[in-house]
Amino acid sequence: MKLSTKGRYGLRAMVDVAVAGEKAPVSIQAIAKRQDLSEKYLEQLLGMLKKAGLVKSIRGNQGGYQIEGDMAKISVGDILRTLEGELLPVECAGFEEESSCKAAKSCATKYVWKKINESLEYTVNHITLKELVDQTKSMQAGTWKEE
Amino acid sequence: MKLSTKGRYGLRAMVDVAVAGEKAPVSIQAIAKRQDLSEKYLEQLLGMLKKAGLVKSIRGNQGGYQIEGDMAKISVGDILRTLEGELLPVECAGFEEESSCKAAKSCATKYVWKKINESLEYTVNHITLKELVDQTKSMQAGTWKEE
DNA sequence: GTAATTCATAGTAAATTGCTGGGGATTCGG
DNA sequence: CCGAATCCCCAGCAATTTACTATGAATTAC
Repeated sequence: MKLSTKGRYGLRAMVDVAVAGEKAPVSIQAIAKRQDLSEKYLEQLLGMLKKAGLVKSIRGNQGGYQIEGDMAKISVGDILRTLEGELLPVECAGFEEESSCKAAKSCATKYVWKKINESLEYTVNHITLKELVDQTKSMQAGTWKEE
Repeated sequence: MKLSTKGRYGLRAMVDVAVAGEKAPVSIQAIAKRQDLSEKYLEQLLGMLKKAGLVKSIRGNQGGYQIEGDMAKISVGDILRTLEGELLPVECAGFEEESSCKAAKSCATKYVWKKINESLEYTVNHITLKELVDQTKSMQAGTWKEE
């Protein structure tokens, strides 16, 4: 069970844009360089993030991306769901009505999947982009400690 | 990000063996029938679970599988890790020393991956096979309520 | 007008998933 | 001892997903 590069790179890109883009928009090239990622791939990820309304773009020369809206209201969950699709590792215990599972009647494993889904959702929904930005700044300033 | 069928089917198989196998060993055929899964695929899963010491097998006619050891000491985490490999959705924040990540110095996303990994580990390590067996029995008896 | 950018779509090699199949080894019941 | 029921091991394989790469057009600052 792994998070794909979309989620991993995409979150790094978002933090990069958030930290570096407070004044001027951040170009894909700049992100790619700093984060050591492929420009073309980043293009796709930022396209998805834009469609989801998490970043806005400025086209043309000197263009680039900036965070759309309030960083304190964007959660890691918002970002990862945009890039990875629903995060639920097991669907049969999702929020929708259960589908085709014959054994649902006496299926204790469903309880497990539900717990897993819940704890994951809780975790990602309670970390905001702003927190990550603040951490990054502190770390760059050399004053941040783990935990 | 999804849990594969190995984990999903495998956990169901374990619960099945635990519930049905207290007296006599449970054959793959029987599990396959009750759980509506492929016999050949189950063979593989049980092979893995056996190698990990979570079930024992009895060969020959009337043979089958039984839980090895104390059900209250087998966690869902033990089972899923056996079938899925390490559960960490993101490796760069695992328990090993970090490997090749250039940006580690100022990588706030690592904090996120760590939180995700921790919450997942906590969840699966704190549900035991015994709990699932008890739940299944109650559900079959019609007396189990959610939460 | 030209260089720097985003935007959209398509292609693709490699890995992973979710099985299926063949053939052997072991044990029980008669 | 025979035969049926079972576990055991390993190989193959089609479909899907992943992680990019490629091409080229549209837009804008200077």
